[in-house]
Amino acid sequence: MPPVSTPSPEPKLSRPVRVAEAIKTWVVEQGLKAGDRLPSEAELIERFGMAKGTIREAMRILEAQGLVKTRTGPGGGSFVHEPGQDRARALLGNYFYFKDLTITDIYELRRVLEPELAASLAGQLSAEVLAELEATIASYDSPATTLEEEREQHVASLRFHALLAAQSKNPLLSFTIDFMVKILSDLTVYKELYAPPNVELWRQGRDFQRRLLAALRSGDPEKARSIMAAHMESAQKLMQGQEAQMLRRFMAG
Amino acid sequence: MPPVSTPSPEPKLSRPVRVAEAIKTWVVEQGLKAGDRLPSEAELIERFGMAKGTIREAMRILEAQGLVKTRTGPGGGSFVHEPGQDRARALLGNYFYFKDLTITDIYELRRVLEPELAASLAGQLSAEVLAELEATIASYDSPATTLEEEREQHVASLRFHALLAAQSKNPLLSFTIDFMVKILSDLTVYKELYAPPNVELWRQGRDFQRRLLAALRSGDPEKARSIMAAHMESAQKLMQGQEAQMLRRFMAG
DNA sequence: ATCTATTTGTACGTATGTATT
DNA sequence: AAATACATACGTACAAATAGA
Repeated sequence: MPPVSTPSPEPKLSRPVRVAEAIKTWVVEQGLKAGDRLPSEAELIERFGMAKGTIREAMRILEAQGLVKTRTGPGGGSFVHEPGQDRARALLGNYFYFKDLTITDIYELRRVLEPELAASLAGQLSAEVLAELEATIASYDSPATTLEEEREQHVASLRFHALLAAQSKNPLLSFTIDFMVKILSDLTVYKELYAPPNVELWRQGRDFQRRLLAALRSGDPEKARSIMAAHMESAQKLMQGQEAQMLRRFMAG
Repeated sequence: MPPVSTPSPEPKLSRPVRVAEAIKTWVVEQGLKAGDRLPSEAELIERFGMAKGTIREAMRILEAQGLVKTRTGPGGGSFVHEPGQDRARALLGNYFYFKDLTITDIYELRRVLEPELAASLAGQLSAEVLAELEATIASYDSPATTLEEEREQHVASLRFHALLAAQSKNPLLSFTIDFMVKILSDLTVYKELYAPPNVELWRQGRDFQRRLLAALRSGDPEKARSIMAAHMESAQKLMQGQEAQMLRRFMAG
């Protein structure tokens, strides 16, 4: 259980924050895993010697960080929870909401990370995933005629990259690429960030992804890497004009 | 002000969460910036028609996300707040606490991102920053004799990279590299992750950073890039044995 | 330096909601 | 259907912090 009373070493922080912090370190010390039960509200009230409201505020803090989940009813209570990619993405998104992240910035990273991802996945994908990738590509098999269609295709092609990212065994690489892709997706949807229909560009992008898929299937890392690099290069140029400031809203999560 | 009453479209979420969400979208709609004042507790209680505790829990949620800061006293209240890199890092760190991020994973990204950073900074650094980098290098000018010293030097050399990251105009690149460096730093300090003293390795690392600094000063992007690439290559090999699981605690922030 | 006004912070008691058995 | 076990929400009273007179 958490310490019965803190000798008030840091009177600067509010009690709920201190309680939340204490619970966090306690969870680590106890080696609790996701799904493990935390003491009940009543127990915490007693252990910390604080009022219900204070404890509840602490739980909200942990909940906001995605570290606990609370259920009502018998057998209910608070449980250790694993944040989940969407929650983490939203929390990080809050940070970039105040920065002026540009498309160029994102592509500076995508340009080097996506090829790395592609290379690492060559020959590693299951039949199911390959089929899903195939299906995604198929969804933009013919050129868009309307802006609306163009936009949907753009989002779908980003989904292709998100799917790839999800396959990486490197959680950091996986998260980072997914984060960038989801931001670009958001922008496409909410800020009408998409190129005017252009058959040539469409064909180019589609062919890149097809050739990439082939390289991934045949298990040729260097080929996958270079195709992806070229793909990013051209996508970067395509996005060059779109210098609009970003993240005009907080991300969902 | 926030909507007077929600038609309860999502009874799934608790009231505090709904209130927090409402305030977030309201902040965006109003175009409020960091430092701007939020309605007082009393006002929110009235506008939302909810109890004090409920509103306070909502504020805690926003505070945990780093989006508001609250002060007591006259002129006090809640204010829009810009999360700050440490907060964002800690929140993202929570996510990776549950993933099994390895040193190898981190270096897979560092290997491609650090050279990119180096290239982008060539010729861009102010005299002050260059001096600071110089001073950092100087702090490990002579080989370590004890493990303790070795550890301190390792942390200092990571600080060199954090300093560089902070200079990037690309907030995403800046954050990502800083995030990785701080994790490695944490590990060095808390998990005794550092190589045994080895004069040869020490000299190699020091020379890399010296040559890098020269290239940055002379404004040669490609040279900076290749030096950094080689530096990462060798650092990656150095870290190869250190396959320990990571993040045995939540990051401070 | 002291007081005073303002605004958040904490406490506590009660009532309601919700899910399990 | 009813009882049980838990979180959720409300309202009020008082404490603490801070700015200004």
